[in-house]
Amino acid sequence: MSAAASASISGFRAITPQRAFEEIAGQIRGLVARGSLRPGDRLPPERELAVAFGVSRNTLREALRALELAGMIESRKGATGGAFVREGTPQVVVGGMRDLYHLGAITPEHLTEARIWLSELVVRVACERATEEDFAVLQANVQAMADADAAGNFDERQRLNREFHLILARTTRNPIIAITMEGVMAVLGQFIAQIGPGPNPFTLPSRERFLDCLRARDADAAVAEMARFLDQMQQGYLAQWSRRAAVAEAAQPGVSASRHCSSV
Amino acid sequence: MSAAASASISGFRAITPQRAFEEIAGQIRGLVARGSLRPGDRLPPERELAVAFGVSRNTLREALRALELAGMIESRKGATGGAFVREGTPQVVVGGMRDLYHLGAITPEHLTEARIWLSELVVRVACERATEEDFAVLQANVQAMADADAAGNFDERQRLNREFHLILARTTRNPIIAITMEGVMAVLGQFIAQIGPGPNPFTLPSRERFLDCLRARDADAAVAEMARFLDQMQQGYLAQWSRRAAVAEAAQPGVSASRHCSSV
DNA sequence: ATGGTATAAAGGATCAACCATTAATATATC
DNA sequence: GATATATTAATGGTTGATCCTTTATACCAT
Repeated sequence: MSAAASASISGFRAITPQRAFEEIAGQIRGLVARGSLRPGDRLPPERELAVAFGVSRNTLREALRALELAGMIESRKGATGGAFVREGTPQVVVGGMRDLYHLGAITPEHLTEARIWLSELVVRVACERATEEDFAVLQANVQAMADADAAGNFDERQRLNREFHLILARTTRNPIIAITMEGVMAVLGQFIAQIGPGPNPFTLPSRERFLDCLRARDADAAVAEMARFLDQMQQGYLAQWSRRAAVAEAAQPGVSASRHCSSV
Repeated sequence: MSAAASASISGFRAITPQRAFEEIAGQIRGLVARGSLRPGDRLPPERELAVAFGVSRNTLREALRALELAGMIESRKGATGGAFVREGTPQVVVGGMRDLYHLGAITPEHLTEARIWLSELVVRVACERATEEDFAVLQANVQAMADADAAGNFDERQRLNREFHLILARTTRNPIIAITMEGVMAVLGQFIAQIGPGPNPFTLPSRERFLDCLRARDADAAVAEMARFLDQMQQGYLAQWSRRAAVAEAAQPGVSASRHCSSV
């Protein structure tokens, strides 16, 4: 195989010429990494930046757009507008996970599995770190869920359900865990939007029991309660999912898009 | 307070008009979410799309750029070029976490903490799911690390060290966990790049002991070994970090960028 | 005080080109 | 006939000029 041989020459690797906007975005990113630019700082106007980098305004705008989409800057219109360095937000990570779900790289099975694993981690740490205020916020969430339930507002109930897990994840005081859970919950939201929400009579009693365990700082009991709840939940979800998948398959077997996307 | 009163009118909320490129990117994203567009599909050329959406080519390009940065499409030049829907990649999520570190939303303390928690999770699952092939890949990584160590190549040793944790995370067969670990390791890479790598004489023996536990499927022992290793590691890192921070502070106390970014 | 109006600064969008790269095809050369 | 080599067309990359829209501010009129 001469191809394999030539491919194995070490020290060489395929190059992908960098586009102008990438170079510019990289430079600005570097300033943030070095600390020369910090949240709240304002960049010069587009017209000035274009001259400074020696590119057209259109190209410069692509660079700013890239940074904006990366969540690093924010563009404001008007007289006192411009590009401002933002505080870090989890939006990019969360959006990235959502896209991975839609692209099929994350499946509902992956989702439920990871959710159970992460929840155990979160609950254990929460038992150590949750404060009285955290308890109050969690309790308020449960109350709001009860209200939504009574009103028959399933969408809101689902949202509050996911919110509960997010609040819990934030009690770890660790943004990596909180952001990961945020991503997982975002994907779960997409999933539920597909299969449709349903009633879950066992949620509220479980929440009350769980909060009691948490207040008692009884990690093992809290983990057990949460695991029991998630198990019930996921079984319902996945059953509904496979039912839906079966129906979809029966309706249009091997559904697919045409290769060259005539639909756009 | 009349200001507070007028702000509290419910039913109203601030609007943020959607820009053209957002609308377009949203539509294309929707096609992917619905399954009308799938990995490998090619979108029409920019000029056609611009006409189809009724916008200028520049605006359309901003939309494609947004999708490209989201990892959903890939642009190829030339006669058979165009925008192609990509397989899902973790790049966006990983890059997002890296940016959060640079923006200060994730600190080294968060990083080490989350790493320890996630590792316990990963090791437990790996003990159940790792295959003989996984063992072989892990063993090969340890061998490569030994070689790099012998050659005094600290950078390579660090890279292989992070790679080890990634391989381990992939044995969970769960992309959410694997991607999260990938993000954590990317941030760790940034962190180490700042404090500089150092020798770690205890790494290799620990790896061997750990792999033995893993092969024996002894989760508790494997977790204990990994925890011991990470503890040693992190103590070294954080000590070096605070030393570096102290030196930096002494060199230029209160270092900062000017508010209006004259440096760009 | 409240509400218009003019002005300037900034991002948002458009248009019409031109450049650079790539693959395919035609053409020349041996 | 086989192999280079030049041509061509398709496509993304980039440019520069131009106009629109939004926002803050200063000023004026009621």
